[in-house]
Amino acid sequence: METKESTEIKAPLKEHFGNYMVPVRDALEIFSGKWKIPIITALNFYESCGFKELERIVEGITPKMLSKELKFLEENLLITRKVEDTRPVTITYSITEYGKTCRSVMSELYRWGTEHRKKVFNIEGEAWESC
Amino acid sequence: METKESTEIKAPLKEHFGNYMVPVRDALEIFSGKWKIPIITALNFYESCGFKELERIVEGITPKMLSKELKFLEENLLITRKVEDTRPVTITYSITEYGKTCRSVMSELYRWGTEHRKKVFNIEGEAWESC
DNA sequence: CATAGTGATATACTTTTGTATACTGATATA
DNA sequence: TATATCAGTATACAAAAGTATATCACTATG
Repeated sequence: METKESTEIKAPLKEHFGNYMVPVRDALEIFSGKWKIPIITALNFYESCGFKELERIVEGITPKMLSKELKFLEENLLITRKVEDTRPVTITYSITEYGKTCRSVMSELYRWGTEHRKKVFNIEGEAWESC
Repeated sequence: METKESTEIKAPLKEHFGNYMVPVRDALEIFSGKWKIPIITALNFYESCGFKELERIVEGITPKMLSKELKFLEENLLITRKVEDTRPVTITYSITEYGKTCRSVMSELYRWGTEHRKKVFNIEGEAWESC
C-alpha cells in the first residue's frame, strides 16, 4: 500500500475527453429551453403550420419567443420557412427530413425521463395528470 | 376538393400528446446548463472526488456553481456526498449506480450532435480543436 | 369606417443562470 | 507568525431566457 493514492492529482476533463463535450453541447442547445421541443413536436405532427397556427398549438408561447425560436430552428436546418404570395401573405413553416431525425434523441430523453420520474418521485405515467 | 382543408383548426399539442412532454422536460433539466454534464462525466470517470478536486477537474467552474450543481445532482440521486471524519474534514462525492445510467442519454446526444455538426457547420471531428 | 385576421417587431420588465471576488473556521506546514 | 488547504458561503453584478403588452402594415369582412 502506498500513500500515493490519496495525493494523486486528477487531471482536468479536457485531458481525458478532449472535445467530447462539444457535440453534446450542440445537441443540448437544440433541445433545451421551454419552447424548442414543443415547436419541433408540433411541426413533426402537422408537417406544416402558419405562425398564428403555431401560436395556438404551442399553448402559452408569446409571438416574440415563437419568432425567435423559429429563426433558430431554421438556421439549424430543422425547419423551413416558405412565403406564399397570397393576400394577406401567409407563411408556412415545415419540418425538414433532417428535422425528423430529432425523434431519436427525443425518444431517448422520454425513455430516461420516464425512468427518472419513477425513481425520484415514485410516480407512474397515470399520475402525471396531477402535476 | 373541399375548402375545409385550409380552414381546419389544428388542436393544441396537449390533445395529441397529453403529458408526453413531462418526462422529456425532466430529463432535459438534468442535462441542461453549463456544468451538469461535465460534473457527471468527471464523477463517472474518477468514481470519487473531493470538492477542490472537482473544482480543478471541471475547469472554469466557481465554487458557488459547483456547490449548487452538486446539491442538485444529489437530490436527483445521481451522486452521493459522504463526510469523512478527518482533519480537515474531507467530503467525498461519488457517482451512484443509477447515475451511471445517464451514459445512454449522453451517448445519444453525442451521436446526434456529431451528425448535426457535420450537417450545419460541415465540420468533422478533427476540426474541433480550433473551436 | 370599425373590427379582425395575417406575421411579426418594440419596449419594458422579471426570472434564471452564471461570473467575480472576498471571506469563513478549522488544521497543517514553513 | 505567515501562508496554504479543506469545503464551502456571501455579496454584487452581468447576461440570457422568458413574460406582458402594445404596435406595425396589410387585407378582408361587416
